[in-house]
Amino acid sequence: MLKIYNSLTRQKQEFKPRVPNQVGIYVCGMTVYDYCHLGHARSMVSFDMVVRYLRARGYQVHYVRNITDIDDKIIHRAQEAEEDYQTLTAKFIKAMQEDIKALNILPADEEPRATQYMDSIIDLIQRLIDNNVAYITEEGDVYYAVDQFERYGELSRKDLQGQEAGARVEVVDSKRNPLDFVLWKSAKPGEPHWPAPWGTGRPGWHVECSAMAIECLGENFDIHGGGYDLQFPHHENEIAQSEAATGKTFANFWMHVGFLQIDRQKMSKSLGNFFTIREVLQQYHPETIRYFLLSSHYRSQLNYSLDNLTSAEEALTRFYIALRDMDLASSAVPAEKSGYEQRFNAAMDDDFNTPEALAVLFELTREINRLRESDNKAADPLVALLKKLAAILGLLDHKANDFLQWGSSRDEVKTIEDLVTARNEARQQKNWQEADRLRGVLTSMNVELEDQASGTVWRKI
RNA sequence: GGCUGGGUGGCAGAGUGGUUAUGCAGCGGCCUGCAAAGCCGUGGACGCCGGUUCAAUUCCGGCCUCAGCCUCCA
Repeated sequence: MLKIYNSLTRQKQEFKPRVPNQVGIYVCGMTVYDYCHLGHARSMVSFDMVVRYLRARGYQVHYVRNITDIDDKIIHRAQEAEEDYQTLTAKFIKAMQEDIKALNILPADEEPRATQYMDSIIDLIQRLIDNNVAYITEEGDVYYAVDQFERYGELSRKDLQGQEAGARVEVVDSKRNPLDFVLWKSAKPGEPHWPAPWGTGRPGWHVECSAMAIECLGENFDIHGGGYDLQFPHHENEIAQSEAATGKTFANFWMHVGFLQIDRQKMSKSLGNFFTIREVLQQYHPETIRYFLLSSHYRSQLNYSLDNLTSAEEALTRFYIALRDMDLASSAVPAEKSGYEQRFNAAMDDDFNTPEALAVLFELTREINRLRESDNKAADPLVALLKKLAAILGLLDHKANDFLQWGSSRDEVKTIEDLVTARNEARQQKNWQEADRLRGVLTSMNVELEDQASGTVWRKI
C-alpha cells in the first residue's frame, strides 16, 4: 500500500487516485529569469522520482510542471539586460531543459507557460470577481479578498488574526485586507500587458498556477507539489482561488520538498547563496548530483557541501564497480525469490523513502559481488534486478566506465592506457620497481588501477 | 510573537518499544609481487531532564538547540 505524506492533513495517507490507475500531478516549476540552482534541481529530481515510481507501480501518470514566463523579476531582468522579456525567458528555458536532461529528469507530459494560458487565467479571475471573492481597485488591479474564503490558512496553518497582528505584511492602501493578494496587475508603461475586461495588465503569480492546473488536469486532481517555501502563500492562495471559483476540492494530496541548505541556511536566490546546476556539473558527474539529491528523504532538509557530493560519488562508484563488465548482461530479472524487490518497493511505498530503497540496492550489490567471486554468470540476474530497481530512481543507467572514467579527455585516455600497458610489461618482467613507478605516475593523474585476473582496469578518483 | 519540521556512532543518513540500517572512514583477516577492488569479521549512536513501561533512542511532558514559514523564492 502506497502511503504519501499529505501536507494538508499532516500525516501519511494511503494514496488513492481519483480515477483508478490514473494520476494527475501538478508541480510548480521555474520562474525563468536565471539559471536553475541545486535547490530547483532537488525539487525537480524529487518529483521525477515520484513520477517514475508511480509509473513503475502501474499508474498512468499525467505530469504537469509549469513554467512561469511572466512576472516582476523577469521584467526587471529584461530591462536590466535591455532585451525583450521573451528573449530572456527563451534563453533560460533552453538552459533549464539542458539541466533537466543532464540530471536524467524525464520530461513532464505538459509544461504549460503562463503567457500561453492567458485566456484561462482571465476566465478564472472573472469567475472570482463574479463570485464576489475578488475586487477591482481604482487603479485597475484585481485582488483576492482573503476573508471571503473560510478555509484560508488551512494548508499552512495560518491564523488570519495572528497574521494581521504581525507587522511583516506589506501595506497597500488599496487592499481591503493586508493579506489580500493580487490576481491582476494593471499595466505600467513599457511593460508587457494583455487585455482583460477590467483593464490591460498581467496576471499575478499565484493565479497562473491555479488556471494552468485546472486547464491541464481538471478542477479536482490527485497531487500538487512544490518546494516547501511555496506552501505559504503560493499554495495557500492557489487553493483559495481554485476552490472559490470551482466549489471543488483543488488537489487531494499536497507534497512539499524540503530545502537544500548551504552552511545551515536555505539555498535561495534571494540570499544569493546558491550554486547553479551547471556550475556543479563542471566538477561532478550529473549522476553524482542526482544521487546526492536522492540520498536523503525528500521532505527533510539536505545540506550541500563538497564532502557530501564526494560521498555521493563514492557510493555510486561502489555500484558501478559491481556493474563493470556486466553492462551487456541482459538476463531476465529473477522472480520474487530474493526479496530485494519487495523490500525496495516497501521502502518506496512508505512515502518514497529513497535512503531506505538505496540501502536495499547496496545489499543487493553486496550479493552480486559475493556471487561474482565464485561465478560471474550467477550474478547476472541480480545485476538485471539492480539495474531495473535503480532505473526507478533514475540511477545507474550509464555505462560503468562512462561514470568511473568520467572527466578524461580522449588524449588523457590514450596517455593513461599507454602507461597501463607499459606498467603491465614491467609487471610481466617482474620489474616491480618500474611497475610501481608507473603506477605512481598514474596516481598523480588521479587514476586508480585494479589488477584483475582478466587484465588491468582503471578509474578516475 | 504565531506556526512547521529536526537534533542518531568520525561524517552522511534511515529506522525501531526489547533483535545488523545503509554508504564512506577505522580496525583485524582473506585475496594481491605490492596495491586497488571485492569478500568475511569487528568496534562505535540515538540533545538534556523527568514520566509511562518488565523494557525507551523509539511513547508522553518540560527544557535546550538548529533550520524553515509568517515578504519574492523549488
